[in-house]
Amino acid sequence: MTCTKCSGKGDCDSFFLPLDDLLRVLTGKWKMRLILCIGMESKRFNEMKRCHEISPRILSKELKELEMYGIISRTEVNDSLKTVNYALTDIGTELIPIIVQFQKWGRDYRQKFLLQMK
Amino acid sequence: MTCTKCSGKGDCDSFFLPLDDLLRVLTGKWKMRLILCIGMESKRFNEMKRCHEISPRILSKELKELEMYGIISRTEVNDSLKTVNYALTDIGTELIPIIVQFQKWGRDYRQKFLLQMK
DNA sequence: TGCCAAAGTATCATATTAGTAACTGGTAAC
DNA sequence: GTTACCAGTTACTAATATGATACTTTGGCA
Repeated sequence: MTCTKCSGKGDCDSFFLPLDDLLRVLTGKWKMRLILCIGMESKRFNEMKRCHEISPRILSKELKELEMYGIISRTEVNDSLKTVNYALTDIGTELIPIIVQFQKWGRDYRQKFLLQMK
Repeated sequence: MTCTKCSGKGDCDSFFLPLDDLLRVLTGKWKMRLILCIGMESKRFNEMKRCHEISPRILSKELKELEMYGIISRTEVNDSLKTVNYALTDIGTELIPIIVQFQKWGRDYRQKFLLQMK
């Protein structure tokens, strides 16, 4: 791991592009929550809307983005109501252990840093 | 790991607060780059400004935020020029293995998903 | 005296994100 | 035939993020 613009190796982009990819699929208020929610078991649109207090506009936008990034899949169910199912893809599922590590750091952080400030 | 608003356990906040903490200290265009840059060895303001193509206003803002979050420390060096040194704190250093895991996922993602789209 | 570098600040402009509220078109149950 | 549920869309607003550019203050040096 190198700050290559400092060390002059010239491979800065190939180093940061994968990092930016991950950040893109996890940042924002909702993506991590939705990934975890869907990760438990596949979900329908209104199921997620009720779960979290998210507006349909935002939910629709977030789901489209995650689908575009290849993190979730969208399947229309063939029932009388035109329900739609969202599930994690393989690469999307591989985000779960990363989010678990987030949790670990975050809990450590809250103990070490936030609590000592009070 | 539970989407508690779905399962009804009622500890949703205590689950998501640590996740939000981590996201807060890593999101945006610059924070991860600066953490890695400083992680290599402590850096001065203008050193970082030259390294990356970042405007002084943004650099100043990002550094202040990271300091406020307890991720980096700021020390004024006692030389004739009023130089300032930025270094990672302990909890800040613990972000490095997480960023390494980002890298790993990101490289995997680029192979599995991005390349097959071409 | 004039120029340079250090670490920022001030001002203004644009882009992105998140949100509310109202609405669409189809099905189905009462 | 009205009410409710399905998966969204449209229009508008507010807040936040990012950016370029010029300027400031302190001190060293020729």
